[in-house]
Amino acid sequence: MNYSAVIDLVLDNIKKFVFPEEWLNLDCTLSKQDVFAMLLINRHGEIIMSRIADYVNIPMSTATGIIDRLVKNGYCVRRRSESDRRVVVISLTEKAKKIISAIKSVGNDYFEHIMQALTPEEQKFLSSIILKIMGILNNQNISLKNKKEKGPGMQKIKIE
Amino acid sequence: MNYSAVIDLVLDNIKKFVFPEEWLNLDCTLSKQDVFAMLLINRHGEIIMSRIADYVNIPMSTATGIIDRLVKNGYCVRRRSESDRRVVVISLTEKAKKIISAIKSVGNDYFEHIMQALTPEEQKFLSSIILKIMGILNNQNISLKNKKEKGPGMQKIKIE
DNA sequence: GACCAATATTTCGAAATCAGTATTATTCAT
DNA sequence: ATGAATAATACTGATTTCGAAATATTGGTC
Repeated sequence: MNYSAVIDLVLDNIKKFVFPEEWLNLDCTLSKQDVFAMLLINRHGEIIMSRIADYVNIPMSTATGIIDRLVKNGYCVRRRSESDRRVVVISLTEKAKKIISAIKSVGNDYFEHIMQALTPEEQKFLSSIILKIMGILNNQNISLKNKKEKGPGMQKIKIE
Repeated sequence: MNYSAVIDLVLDNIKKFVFPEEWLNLDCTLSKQDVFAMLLINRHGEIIMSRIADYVNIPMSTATGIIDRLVKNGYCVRRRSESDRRVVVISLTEKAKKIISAIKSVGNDYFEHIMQALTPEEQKFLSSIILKIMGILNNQNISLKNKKEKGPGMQKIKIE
Protein backbone atom coordinates (compact mmCIF):
# COMPACT_ATOMS: atom_id res chain seq x y z
CA MET A 1 0.00 0.00 0.00
CA ASN A 2 1.37 3.37 -1.02
CA TYR A 3 0.58 6.86 0.06
CA SER A 4 -1.70 7.63 -2.85
CA ALA A 5 -3.88 4.67 -2.01
CA VAL A 6 -4.18 5.86 1.57
CA ILE A 7 -5.18 9.34 0.50
CA ASP A 8 -7.79 7.93 -1.84
CA LEU A 9 -9.16 5.68 0.86
CA VAL A 10 -9.45 8.58 3.24
CA LEU A 11 -11.10 10.81 0.67
CA ASP A 12 -13.57 8.13 -0.27
CA ASN A 13 -14.51 7.50 3.33
CA ILE A 14 -14.14 10.94 4.79
CA LYS A 15 -17.78 11.14 5.70
CA LYS A 16 -17.55 8.06 7.82
CA PHE A 17 -14.68 9.58 9.72
CA VAL A 18 -16.32 12.91 10.23
CA PHE A 19 -19.71 11.57 11.06
CA PRO A 20 -19.33 10.81 14.76
CA GLU A 21 -18.21 14.32 15.45
CA GLU A 22 -21.06 15.67 13.40
CA TRP A 23 -23.57 13.65 15.27
CA LEU A 24 -22.31 14.76 18.62
CA ASN A 25 -22.73 18.37 17.75
CA LEU A 26 -26.36 18.02 16.87
CA ASP A 27 -27.57 18.12 20.43
CA CYS A 28 -25.75 21.15 21.60
CA THR A 29 -24.49 24.35 20.12
CA LEU A 30 -20.89 23.24 20.10
CA SER A 31 -18.66 23.66 17.12
CA LYS A 32 -15.78 21.34 16.38
CA GLN A 33 -13.39 23.92 17.69
CA ASP A 34 -15.35 24.01 20.91
CA VAL A 35 -15.33 20.29 21.31
CA PHE A 36 -11.66 20.11 20.61
CA ALA A 37 -10.87 22.84 23.10
CA MET A 38 -12.93 21.06 25.71
CA LEU A 39 -11.15 17.80 25.06
CA LEU A 40 -7.88 19.63 25.47
CA ILE A 41 -8.94 21.23 28.73
CA ASN A 42 -10.26 17.91 29.92
CA ARG A 43 -6.99 16.24 29.08
CA HIS A 44 -5.05 18.68 31.24
CA GLY A 45 -7.62 19.25 33.94
CA GLU A 46 -6.64 22.88 33.94
CA ILE A 47 -4.85 24.72 31.20
CA ILE A 48 -3.75 28.25 30.52
CA MET A 49 -4.65 30.33 27.49
CA SER A 50 -1.19 30.37 25.93
CA ARG A 51 -1.02 26.64 25.96
CA ILE A 52 -4.36 26.27 24.25
CA ALA A 53 -3.29 28.64 21.51
CA ASP A 54 -0.01 26.79 21.19
CA TYR A 55 -1.52 23.33 21.00
CA VAL A 56 -4.10 24.20 18.39
CA ASN A 57 -1.75 26.56 16.60
CA ILE A 58 -4.02 29.56 16.64
CA PRO A 59 -3.40 33.16 17.67
CA MET A 60 -4.11 34.06 21.25
CA SER A 61 -6.89 36.37 20.19
CA THR A 62 -8.72 33.51 18.55
CA ALA A 63 -8.26 31.37 21.62
CA THR A 64 -9.76 34.15 23.68
CA GLY A 65 -12.80 34.10 21.41
CA ILE A 66 -13.25 30.37 21.70
CA ILE A 67 -13.02 30.41 25.47
CA ASP A 68 -15.32 33.44 25.59
CA ARG A 69 -17.97 31.38 23.88
CA LEU A 70 -17.44 28.37 26.10
CA VAL A 71 -17.64 30.51 29.22
CA LYS A 72 -20.74 32.28 27.96
CA ASN A 73 -22.47 28.96 27.38
CA GLY A 74 -21.43 27.66 30.75
CA TYR A 75 -18.94 25.06 29.63
CA CYS A 76 -15.87 26.39 31.32
CA VAL A 77 -14.66 28.95 33.80
CA ARG A 78 -11.81 31.42 33.88
CA ARG A 79 -9.74 31.80 36.98
CA ARG A 80 -6.70 33.94 37.67
CA SER A 81 -3.64 32.06 38.70
CA GLU A 82 -2.53 33.06 42.18
CA SER A 83 1.13 32.53 41.55
CA ASP A 84 1.10 34.73 38.45
CA ARG A 85 -1.92 36.93 38.15
CA ARG A 86 -1.35 37.58 34.45
CA VAL A 87 -2.16 33.95 33.83
CA VAL A 88 -5.70 32.78 33.28
CA VAL A 89 -6.45 29.19 34.13
CA ILE A 90 -9.29 27.49 32.30
CA SER A 91 -11.23 24.56 33.67
CA LEU A 92 -14.40 22.71 32.71
CA THR A 93 -17.73 22.95 34.46
CA GLU A 94 -19.66 19.86 35.46
CA LYS A 95 -21.94 20.46 32.51
CA ALA A 96 -18.97 20.28 30.16
CA LYS A 97 -17.54 17.24 31.87
CA LYS A 98 -20.81 15.41 31.31
CA ILE A 99 -20.73 16.26 27.63
CA ILE A 100 -17.11 15.25 27.25
CA SER A 101 -17.93 12.03 28.96
CA ALA A 102 -20.78 11.41 26.54
CA ILE A 103 -18.60 12.24 23.59
CA LYS A 104 -15.91 9.89 24.75
CA SER A 105 -18.48 7.21 25.29
CA VAL A 106 -19.71 7.41 21.72
CA GLY A 107 -16.14 7.51 20.49
CA ASN A 108 -15.38 4.49 22.57
CA ASP A 109 -18.28 2.60 21.01
CA TYR A 110 -16.87 3.26 17.58
CA PHE A 111 -13.43 2.27 18.75
CA GLU A 112 -14.66 -0.99 20.22
CA HIS A 113 -16.72 -1.65 17.16
CA ILE A 114 -13.59 -1.48 15.07
CA MET A 115 -11.31 -3.30 17.46
CA GLN A 116 -13.70 -6.20 17.74
CA ALA A 117 -13.41 -6.80 14.04
CA LEU A 118 -9.66 -7.20 14.29
CA THR A 119 -7.95 -10.39 15.30
CA PRO A 120 -6.08 -10.33 18.61
CA GLU A 121 -2.86 -10.36 16.63
CA GLU A 122 -3.95 -7.38 14.58
CA GLN A 123 -5.01 -5.58 17.73
CA LYS A 124 -1.62 -6.13 19.26
CA PHE A 125 0.14 -4.88 16.15
CA LEU A 126 -2.11 -1.90 15.79
CA SER A 127 -1.35 -0.79 19.33
CA SER A 128 2.37 -1.06 18.92
CA ILE A 129 2.27 0.56 15.49
CA ILE A 130 0.31 3.53 16.80
CA LEU A 131 2.73 3.98 19.66
CA LYS A 132 5.66 3.69 17.31
CA ILE A 133 4.27 6.29 14.93
CA MET A 134 3.59 8.67 17.80
CA GLY A 135 7.13 8.16 18.96
CA ILE A 136 8.48 8.94 15.54
CA LEU A 137 6.41 12.09 15.26
CA ASN A 138 7.56 13.12 18.70
CA ASN A 139 11.22 12.34 18.84
CA GLN A 140 12.56 12.54 15.35
CA ASN A 141 11.96 16.15 14.68
CA ILE A 142 10.83 15.75 11.13
CA SER A 143 14.03 16.24 9.25
CA LEU A 144 12.12 17.04 6.11
CA LYS A 145 11.43 20.61 7.00
CA ASN A 146 12.56 23.15 9.52
CA LYS A 147 9.48 24.21 11.30
CA LYS A 148 9.53 27.83 12.35
CA GLU A 149 9.33 27.00 16.02
CA LYS A 150 7.85 29.86 17.87
CA GLY A 151 8.47 29.53 21.55
CA PRO A 152 5.63 28.47 23.78
CA GLY A 153 3.29 31.33 24.38
CA MET A 154 5.09 33.61 22.01
CA GLN A 155 2.98 36.36 20.61
CA LYS A 156 3.82 38.14 17.41
CA ILE A 157 4.32 41.77 18.28
CA LYS A 158 6.07 44.19 16.09
CA ILE A 159 8.79 45.97 18.00
CA GLU A 160 10.10 49.13 16.54
CA MET B 1 -4.56 0.16 24.46
CA ASN B 2 -8.01 1.61 25.06
CA TYR B 3 -9.86 4.45 23.47
CA SER B 4 -9.00 6.97 26.15
CA ALA B 5 -5.33 6.36 25.64
CA VAL B 6 -5.68 6.94 21.91
CA ILE B 7 -7.53 10.19 22.45
CA ASP B 8 -4.87 11.37 24.86
CA LEU B 9 -2.13 10.44 22.43
CA VAL B 10 -3.81 12.36 19.66
CA LEU B 11 -4.40 15.39 21.84
CA ASP B 12 -0.83 15.40 23.04
CA ASN B 13 0.51 15.17 19.52
CA ILE B 14 -2.06 17.13 17.63
CA LYS B 15 0.42 19.72 16.52
CA LYS B 16 2.56 17.13 14.82
CA PHE B 17 -0.44 15.93 12.90
CA VAL B 18 -1.54 19.34 11.85
CA PHE B 19 1.87 20.62 11.01
CA PRO B 20 2.41 19.17 7.54
CA GLU B 21 -0.80 20.73 6.34
CA GLU B 22 0.21 24.01 7.87
CA TRP B 23 3.50 24.00 6.09
CA LEU B 24 1.92 23.26 2.75
CA ASN B 25 -0.30 26.27 2.95
CA LEU B 26 2.52 28.69 3.54
CA ASP B 27 3.39 29.02 -0.10
CA CYS B 28 0.01 29.72 -1.50
CA THR B 29 -3.17 31.36 -0.38
CA LEU B 30 -4.97 28.09 0.07
CA SER B 31 -6.93 27.27 3.17
CA LYS B 32 -7.37 23.74 4.45
CA GLN B 33 -10.85 23.69 3.03
CA ASP B 34 -9.44 24.67 -0.33
CA VAL B 35 -6.80 21.98 -0.29
CA PHE B 36 -9.30 19.39 0.75
CA ALA B 37 -11.73 20.39 -1.96
CA MET B 38 -8.95 20.21 -4.52
CA LEU B 39 -7.93 16.76 -3.33
CA LEU B 40 -11.54 15.72 -3.66
CA ILE B 41 -11.87 17.10 -7.15
CA ASN B 42 -8.56 15.54 -8.09
CA ARG B 43 -9.71 12.19 -6.77
CA HIS B 44 -12.79 12.24 -8.98
CA GLY B 45 -11.35 14.02 -11.95
CA GLU B 46 -14.61 15.86 -12.28
CA ILE B 47 -17.19 16.32 -9.59
CA ILE B 48 -20.47 18.15 -9.21
CA MET B 49 -21.32 20.72 -6.56
CA SER B 50 -23.82 18.58 -4.67
CA ARG B 51 -21.34 15.83 -4.25
CA ILE B 52 -18.70 18.17 -2.86
CA ALA B 53 -21.15 19.51 -0.32
CA ASP B 54 -22.22 15.99 0.52
CA TYR B 55 -18.70 14.64 0.98
CA VAL B 56 -17.52 17.45 3.18
CA ASN B 57 -20.86 17.73 4.91
CA ILE B 58 -21.35 21.42 4.30
CA PRO B 59 -24.30 23.38 2.93
CA MET B 60 -24.36 23.95 -0.80
CA SER B 61 -24.03 27.65 -0.35
CA THR B 62 -20.75 27.14 1.44
CA ALA B 63 -19.53 24.86 -1.30
CA THR B 64 -20.37 27.56 -3.79
CA GLY B 65 -18.20 29.97 -1.83
CA ILE B 66 -15.26 27.60 -1.73
CA ILE B 67 -15.42 26.89 -5.43
CA ASP B 68 -15.88 30.60 -6.12
CA ARG B 69 -12.60 31.23 -4.39
CA LEU B 70 -10.83 28.42 -6.19
CA VAL B 71 -12.12 29.59 -9.55
CA LYS B 72 -11.18 33.19 -8.82
CA ASN B 73 -7.63 32.13 -8.03
CA GLY B 74 -7.43 29.98 -11.10
CA TYR B 75 -7.40 26.58 -9.44
CA CYS B 76 -10.52 25.14 -10.98
CA VAL B 77 -13.16 25.71 -13.59
CA ARG B 78 -16.93 25.48 -13.68
CA ARG B 79 -18.70 23.86 -16.56
CA ARG B 80 -22.37 23.12 -17.16
CA SER B 81 -23.21 19.52 -17.72
CA GLU B 82 -24.75 19.06 -21.13
CA SER B 83 -27.01 16.20 -20.14
CA ASP B 84 -28.50 18.17 -17.26
CA ARG B 85 -27.90 21.86 -17.49
CA ARG B 86 -28.75 22.40 -13.84
CA VAL B 87 -25.62 20.53 -12.93
CA VAL B 88 -22.27 22.26 -12.59
CA VAL B 89 -19.19 20.16 -13.12
CA ILE B 90 -15.98 21.20 -11.41
CA SER B 91 -12.52 20.29 -12.61
CA LEU B 92 -8.98 21.32 -11.77
CA THR B 93 -6.73 23.52 -13.84
CA GLU B 94 -3.17 22.54 -14.64
CA LYS B 95 -2.00 25.00 -12.01
CA ALA B 96 -4.02 23.19 -9.38
CA LYS B 97 -2.87 19.79 -10.55
CA LYS B 98 0.72 20.87 -10.09
CA ILE B 99 0.00 22.00 -6.55
CA ILE B 100 -1.85 18.83 -5.68
CA SER B 101 1.05 16.90 -7.03
CA ALA B 102 3.45 18.85 -4.81
CA ILE B 103 1.25 18.39 -1.78
CA LYS B 104 1.03 14.68 -2.38
CA SER B 105 4.76 14.55 -2.76
CA VAL B 106 5.37 16.12 0.63
CA GLY B 107 2.72 13.89 2.15
CA ASN B 108 4.44 10.92 0.61
CA ASP B 109 7.74 11.92 2.20
CA TYR B 110 6.09 11.88 5.60
CA PHE B 111 4.43 8.60 4.83
CA GLU B 112 7.70 6.99 3.76
CA HIS B 113 9.43 8.44 6.78
CA ILE B 114 7.00 6.66 9.02
CA MET B 115 6.82 3.44 7.05
CA GLN B 116 10.57 3.09 7.07
CA ALA B 117 10.54 3.00 10.83
CA LEU B 118 8.22 0.02 10.85
CA THR B 119 9.36 -3.55 10.44
CA PRO B 120 8.24 -5.32 7.26
CA GLU B 121 5.88 -7.33 9.39
CA GLU B 122 4.38 -4.22 10.89
CA GLN B 123 4.06 -2.67 7.46
CA LYS B 124 2.19 -5.68 6.22
CA PHE B 125 -0.16 -5.66 9.19
CA LEU B 126 -0.73 -1.93 8.98
CA SER B 127 -1.86 -2.21 5.39
CA SER B 128 -4.31 -4.98 6.07
CA ILE B 129 -5.56 -3.31 9.23
CA ILE B 130 -6.23 -0.06 7.42
CA LEU B 131 -8.11 -1.87 4.67
CA LYS B 132 -10.08 -3.81 7.23
CA ILE B 133 -11.07 -0.70 9.15
CA MET B 134 -12.14 1.04 5.97
CA GLY B 135 -14.21 -1.97 5.09
CA ILE B 136 -15.87 -1.90 8.46
CA LEU B 137 -16.67 1.77 8.22
CA ASN B 138 -18.06 1.22 4.76
CA ASN B 139 -20.10 -1.91 4.95
CA GLN B 140 -21.36 -2.24 8.45
CA ASN B 141 -23.63 0.71 8.66
CA ILE B 142 -22.75 1.75 12.16
CA SER B 143 -25.37 0.00 14.19
CA LEU B 144 -24.62 2.22 17.14
CA LYS B 145 -26.68 5.14 16.04
CA ASN B 146 -29.36 5.87 13.54
CA LYS B 147 -27.86 8.51 11.40
CA LYS B 148 -30.51 10.81 10.07
CA GLU B 149 -29.59 9.94 6.56
CA LYS B 150 -31.14 12.36 4.19
CA GLY B 151 -31.80 10.45 1.04
CA PRO B 152 -30.11 7.12 0.39
CA GLY B 153 -26.77 8.75 -0.17
CA MET B 154 -25.90 8.08 -3.73
CA GLN B 155 -27.88 9.74 -6.34
CA LYS B 156 -27.08 8.79 -9.85
CA ILE B 157 -26.40 11.75 -12.01
CA LYS B 158 -25.13 11.15 -15.42
CA ILE B 159 -22.39 13.53 -16.36
CA GLU B 160 -22.53 14.16 -20.03
C1' DG C 1 -48.02 21.63 -24.80
C1' DA C 2 -48.96 23.68 -20.04
C1' DC C 3 -48.39 23.12 -15.37
C1' DC C 4 -46.20 21.73 -11.15
C1' DA C 5 -43.21 19.40 -8.02
C1' DA C 6 -38.50 18.17 -7.57
C1' DT C 7 -33.75 19.08 -8.25
C1' DA C 8 -29.15 21.76 -8.70
C1' DT C 9 -27.11 25.68 -7.94
C1' DT C 10 -26.43 30.57 -6.90
C1' DT C 11 -27.45 34.99 -4.58
C1' DC C 12 -28.11 37.57 -0.60
C1' DG C 13 -27.84 39.26 3.87
C1' DA C 14 -26.70 38.39 8.69
C1' DA C 15 -23.82 36.18 11.91
C1' DA C 16 -19.53 33.99 13.05
C1' DT C 17 -14.85 33.62 12.82
C1' DC C 18 -10.19 35.01 12.43
C1' DA C 19 -5.74 37.24 12.47
C1' DG C 20 -3.28 41.48 13.45
C1' DT C 21 -2.58 45.48 16.38
C1' DA C 22 -3.18 47.99 20.43
C1' DT C 23 -4.06 47.97 25.31
C1' DT C 24 -4.08 46.55 30.15
C1' DA C 25 -2.15 44.25 33.92
C1' DT C 26 1.54 41.86 35.93
C1' DT C 27 6.15 40.05 36.65
C1' DC C 28 11.08 40.13 36.62
C1' DA C 29 15.66 42.00 36.49
C1' DT C 30 18.48 45.63 37.45
C1' DA D 1 11.71 52.75 40.73
C1' DT D 2 12.21 51.78 35.86
C1' DG D 3 11.75 49.37 31.75
C1' DA D 4 11.61 45.11 29.15
C1' DA D 5 9.03 40.92 28.81
C1' DT D 6 4.92 38.24 29.40
C1' DA D 7 -0.27 36.85 29.55
C1' DA D 8 -4.31 37.92 28.22
C1' DT D 9 -8.10 40.76 26.36
C1' DA D 10 -10.27 44.55 23.34
C1' DC D 11 -10.82 46.15 19.05
C1' DT D 12 -10.86 46.14 14.08
C1' DG D 13 -11.42 44.92 9.26
C1' DA D 14 -11.56 41.10 6.31
C1' DT D 15 -13.07 36.69 5.25
C1' DT D 16 -16.06 32.66 5.87
C1' DT D 17 -20.15 30.43 6.77
C1' DC D 18 -24.84 29.35 6.40
C1' DG D 19 -29.96 29.49 6.02
C1' DA D 20 -33.51 31.28 3.16
C1' DA D 21 -35.05 33.00 -1.00
C1' DA D 22 -34.33 33.16 -5.94
C1' DT D 23 -33.17 31.14 -10.54
C1' DA D 24 -32.94 27.66 -13.85
C1' DT D 25 -33.82 23.12 -15.41
C1' DT D 26 -35.85 18.58 -15.52
C1' DG D 27 -39.45 15.10 -15.44
C1' DG D 28 -43.92 13.75 -14.92
C1' DT D 29 -48.94 14.37 -15.57
C1' DC D 30 -53.14 16.01 -17.29
